[in-house]
Amino acid sequence: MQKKLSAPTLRRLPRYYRIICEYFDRGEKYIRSCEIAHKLDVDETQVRKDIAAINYSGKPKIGFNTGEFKTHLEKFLNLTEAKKAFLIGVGNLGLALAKYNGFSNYGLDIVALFDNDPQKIGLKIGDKEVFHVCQLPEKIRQEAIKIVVLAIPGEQAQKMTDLAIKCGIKAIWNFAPTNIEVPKEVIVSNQDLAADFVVLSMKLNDSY
Amino acid sequence: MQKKLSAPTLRRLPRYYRIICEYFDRGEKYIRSCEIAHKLDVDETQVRKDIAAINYSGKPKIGFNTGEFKTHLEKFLNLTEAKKAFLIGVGNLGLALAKYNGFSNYGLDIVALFDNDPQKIGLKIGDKEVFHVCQLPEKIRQEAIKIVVLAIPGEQAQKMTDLAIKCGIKAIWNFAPTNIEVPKEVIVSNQDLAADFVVLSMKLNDSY
DNA sequence: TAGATTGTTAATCGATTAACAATC
DNA sequence: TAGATTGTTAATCGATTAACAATC
Repeated sequence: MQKKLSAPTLRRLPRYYRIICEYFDRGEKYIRSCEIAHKLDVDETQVRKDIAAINYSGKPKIGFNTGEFKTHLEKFLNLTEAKKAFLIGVGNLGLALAKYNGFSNYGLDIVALFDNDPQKIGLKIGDKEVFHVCQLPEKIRQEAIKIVVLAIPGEQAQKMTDLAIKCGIKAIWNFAPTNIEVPKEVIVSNQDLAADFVVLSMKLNDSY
Repeated sequence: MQKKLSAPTLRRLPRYYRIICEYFDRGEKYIRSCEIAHKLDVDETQVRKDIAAINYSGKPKIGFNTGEFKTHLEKFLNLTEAKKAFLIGVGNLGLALAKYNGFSNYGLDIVALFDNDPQKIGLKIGDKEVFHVCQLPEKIRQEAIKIVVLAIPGEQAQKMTDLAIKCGIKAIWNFAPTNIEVPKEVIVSNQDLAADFVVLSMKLNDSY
């Protein structure tokens, strides 16, 4: 098995992937570490280190073959294996996430939607049906879902989290504007948009 | 002037703020560093270091006064000063961002929306009107806007970015699924959701 | 006072950067 | 070959953690 990557390296890899894809789609055969570095504003040695960490290698004087590198990253990041997930909360944010079809390139397949608004039950968003949240436990078990995307108001987030975990959910991508807590064996990513904005706004004002 | 914070510290501060607010709203007079640390899964010494970095202090044996601490963070992070921003792209994601009223607690005030769909021009989303993107330059200058939130398809992101910067925009919060490039004096935050998902999914599979 | 928690200095750890060797 | 770029080792830098003193 692969040696564990550092968190910063892991976070950079999907960003490299996006850039490699752009180059590949444009028909570029090779990309140099300094090009990636420049686009993401990191050090070029950093880029080569990260690439070395996933056991890929390039050609001195030429760079990295975009097609090969792309494939390598897809395997390493497991992007080609679609991970089925449920999305809870069919508001605007939930709709945006459900409709966006770019996630499939990154291994995410949202297969069903859940809401507690009777008006929304039964709707079809693309090929995804909206179910009542009370069906969540049953459906999670039926489809052996491991991942839930939470796009609900903050007040309901922890309650839904607890329910989902009780049904066997192993990872939660939380867009609710609140910090949810989970047992340590469950993975959670609190996508705190407001917090991200504050960082941006501080950088703007203080040139952090 | 305040000494510059490290990037990791700056990123943690808004998260502390969210927790302090929760405690404060619940009527808790004090919070201890170990409670914050536990909720965010960081070291409690880390928390105290971060608090020291913004020149706040608590009381040994008791903790940090939630009301005072909340106010201190609001001042430090400049949350009470509303930063006016324009949002470009009135799709589902744009709507979600425009309608969410929690941003005001974090200093973001989206004052107008822009789209290129004629059907959407003139609509009112809450108290925010939708204008045609061709009015963007004029409006940016009129209202002296410094921040733009981009919620448009990836293909249009760089073009809009360039336009916005030409009009004097200083910071861009980019939700488009592409990496945008800006001159070094402009602040950009590429909110790459797919990339964030990949990190979550890798953690799930490999227990990173 | 004793004990719990803060505040701070010192030690460690690991990420980043620099230097340079390898190579096409 | 010369030069550009990769790959890798060593040095630096800074963030995190540990230890412990201060204090209510």
